[in-house]
Amino acid sequence: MIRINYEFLDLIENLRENPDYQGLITAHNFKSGRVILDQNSKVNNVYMVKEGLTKCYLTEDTGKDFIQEFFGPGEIFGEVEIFSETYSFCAIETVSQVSLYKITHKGFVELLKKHKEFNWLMLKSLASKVKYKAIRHSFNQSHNTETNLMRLKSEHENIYNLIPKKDLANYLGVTERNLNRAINRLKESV
Amino acid sequence: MIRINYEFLDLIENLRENPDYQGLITAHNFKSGRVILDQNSKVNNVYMVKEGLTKCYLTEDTGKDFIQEFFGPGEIFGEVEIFSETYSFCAIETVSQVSLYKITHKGFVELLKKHKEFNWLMLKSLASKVKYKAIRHSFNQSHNTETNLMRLKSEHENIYNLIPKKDLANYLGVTERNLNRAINRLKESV
DNA sequence: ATTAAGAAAGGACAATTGTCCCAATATGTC
DNA sequence: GACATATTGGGACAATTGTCCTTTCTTAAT
Repeated sequence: MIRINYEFLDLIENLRENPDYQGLITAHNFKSGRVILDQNSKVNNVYMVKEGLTKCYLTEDTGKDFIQEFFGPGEIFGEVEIFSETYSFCAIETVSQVSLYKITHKGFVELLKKHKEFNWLMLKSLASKVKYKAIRHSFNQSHNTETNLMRLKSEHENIYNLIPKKDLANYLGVTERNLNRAINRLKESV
Repeated sequence: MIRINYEFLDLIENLRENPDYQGLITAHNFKSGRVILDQNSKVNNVYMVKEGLTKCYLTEDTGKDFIQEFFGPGEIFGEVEIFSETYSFCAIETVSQVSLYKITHKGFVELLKKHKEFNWLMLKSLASKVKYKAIRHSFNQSHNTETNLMRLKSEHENIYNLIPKKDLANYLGVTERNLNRAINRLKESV
């Protein structure tokens, strides 16, 4: 649920210090609650989280938000739109104070074509997203809220401190009411 | 729900005829109902569907199968495991007569490193999987079975002829009983 | 201190979905 | 035809989840 990729982060930070790539990668800071990228907007840059936590979510015609993932250090967004050549399909919002690295699409594509290791880490990053999504959604579909919540708690013990209840519910695709019920049932079963 | 990628298929077929890549890509035929790749097994090859339809699914501890996607011509599987360096996380089974191209992981990685266009199409393919999954699961979580079914029918008019009811249910993550109810409600509303 | 605003928790009922089971309809075999 | 075997569809009830609304607590502002 909270994705990280320190290997990729390391590479980006090395590139940033490399004079050959002067100015390619810029750093930016945001307060909590800021929308970095809107759904259905034109995407011109790729971002990587340096520090903090962002949520990646889609808003449906029903008005419901569905959270795809929480992106922590080393996670990238805005890259899929380069390949699919469409507007953004999800929104990105900070859920804590966040610092990001930014690269233009043009710069990003050049890195992909010229920098072998960068290219490989990008392939790995995308493959990791595919795999993680597959496993998560399969599990979520096949289990009830209580079991899904238990799984999240096993991944992150202090989940209630990291993520607001509402976001937890939107990640699991259920209402807050139902999430509360699941929490109570877990308490009782201790 | 039925994924295709003719651009990638074209490239593979061209490579197959190219004497430089003699023997790299082999062709194989399967009857309907054959398991090509088992869950939690070691993966040594990458496959691309040439003709026919396969389903990609995970089996959960509850005994439930959850279908990720149906792969048609040009879709690849067995590639994610190269990057994640783990056993297969889903199973692949033919749902019609199917012909496949097969490449060893070693051959695949070499193509990735040496063939620019191949590399780019691989990035595109992975990005497409990420995007498609995101949109599908968000929609499915945010709507009831009836609406989800309507969406599938709008994608593929003749869905009931292509996919068995049980597979449809497993794709939507619901029981056959519930799928039948949704079908009836749709009939009534005509 | 008082008030307003907003978050958090849960009661009550409705809607949806799952589970279990049975009847109807093929399908193929002898 | 008679029989076994699937396959399909749906009834009845249980479990789960959603919707709506109220209450309780904070928190913040004046």
